[in-house]
Amino acid sequence: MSTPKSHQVRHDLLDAARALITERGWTAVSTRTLAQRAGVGPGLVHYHFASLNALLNEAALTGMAQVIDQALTHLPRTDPRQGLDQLLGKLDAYPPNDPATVLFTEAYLAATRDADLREGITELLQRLRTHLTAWLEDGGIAAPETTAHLLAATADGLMLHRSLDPDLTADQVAPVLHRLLNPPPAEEQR
Amino acid sequence: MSTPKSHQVRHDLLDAARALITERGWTAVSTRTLAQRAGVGPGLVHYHFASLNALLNEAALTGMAQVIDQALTHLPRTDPRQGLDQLLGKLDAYPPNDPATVLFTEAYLAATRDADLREGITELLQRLRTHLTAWLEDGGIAAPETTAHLLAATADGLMLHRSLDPDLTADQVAPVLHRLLNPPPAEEQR
DNA sequence: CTCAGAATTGGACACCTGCACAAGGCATCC
DNA sequence: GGATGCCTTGTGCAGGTGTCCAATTCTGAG
Repeated sequence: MSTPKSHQVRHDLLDAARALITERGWTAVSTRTLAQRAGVGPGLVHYHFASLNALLNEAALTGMAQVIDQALTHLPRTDPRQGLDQLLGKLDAYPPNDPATVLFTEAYLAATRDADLREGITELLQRLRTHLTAWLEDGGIAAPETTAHLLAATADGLMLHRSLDPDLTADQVAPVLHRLLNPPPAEEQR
Repeated sequence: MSTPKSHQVRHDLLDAARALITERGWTAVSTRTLAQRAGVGPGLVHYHFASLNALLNEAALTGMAQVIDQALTHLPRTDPRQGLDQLLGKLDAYPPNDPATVLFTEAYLAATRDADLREGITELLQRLRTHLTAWLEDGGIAAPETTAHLLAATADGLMLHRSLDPDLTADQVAPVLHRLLNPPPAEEQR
């Protein structure tokens, strides 16, 4: 069994990893900078984790899960047409280079070259879509599953573009984004 | 002045850079692997370019510009409601880890930490949106500018999620994505 | 043919990397 | 007290990094 103290060090290392990933990028995180940031010796990284990569994967996955869970917490009780605005409101709350955004994108990209990470992220996204789908379905939105798919993708795309385009505000986007919840044209109606 | 031969080497280096960025990631491109891939000596990199970073930036920007130009070529003559399907068709034509997709995402992420690159990409995206806006406007789509914004972001988001979700097909997404072109709820009539 | 200047080479430099490991600190048990 | 573990440290290693540069080859104009 590990002591509370060692748990703390593990936690600090994961925290430092998340901070460094967003600040300098996934591949710029080294064992030494990581240990220094966490305030421990360089050797500790390979005592608590099998490898630097394993540490980074765990840091990213837990961090992403936390963001997703938080976004989903207040979701099920709202109507999609209002809840969408609520979600968009968070877009403005974050600075253009929101740490969570960068963490997600860094992880997506790292997953391109790491099967374990890819599996973890896929699982995470499926969970997110399951909740979104149920939420949309309760709100009477047509084709809820695909809409959830598209909504999740659009959210990530918006976050990505927002880093390069600070003018992109929620007020601007909201009315157009709402079209995604509208029923298809009359002739295609089911 | 530089000879045609030297132009060829420059071109080869930029080509090799784009290939390596998509294969191994932006930060994994080293002067030596780059030179080896291009079939030249390691010292040539810093003869033709001010730094490795400058080479990577130029490689990414020219590559992205080419992709954008190609996507825009056959755009202005089509109706948005049909052209959207045409654009989506390309989604299926590319493998899940499409090189162009990875190049874009890698560049977006690198731009987070490089002001020059960020400026270049911003300019590129503005040009893309200008064309998209005109295209949507000609098609009678409401709020064409914001719609273009959102469409560009959604495209990038879809590409990103597609790497993690090969089940995501154009056939599935198309009907829902079409909602983005529908009139806003205020003018809704059915 | 000559030869200046461009193009290219491969190695030197100082630095950083992930990981392994011997050595010691330290708390908790008998 | 002693001692048995976990925890932590700093260093060593082999290798990779960007950048620079003297030396060499190539090329094309006079």
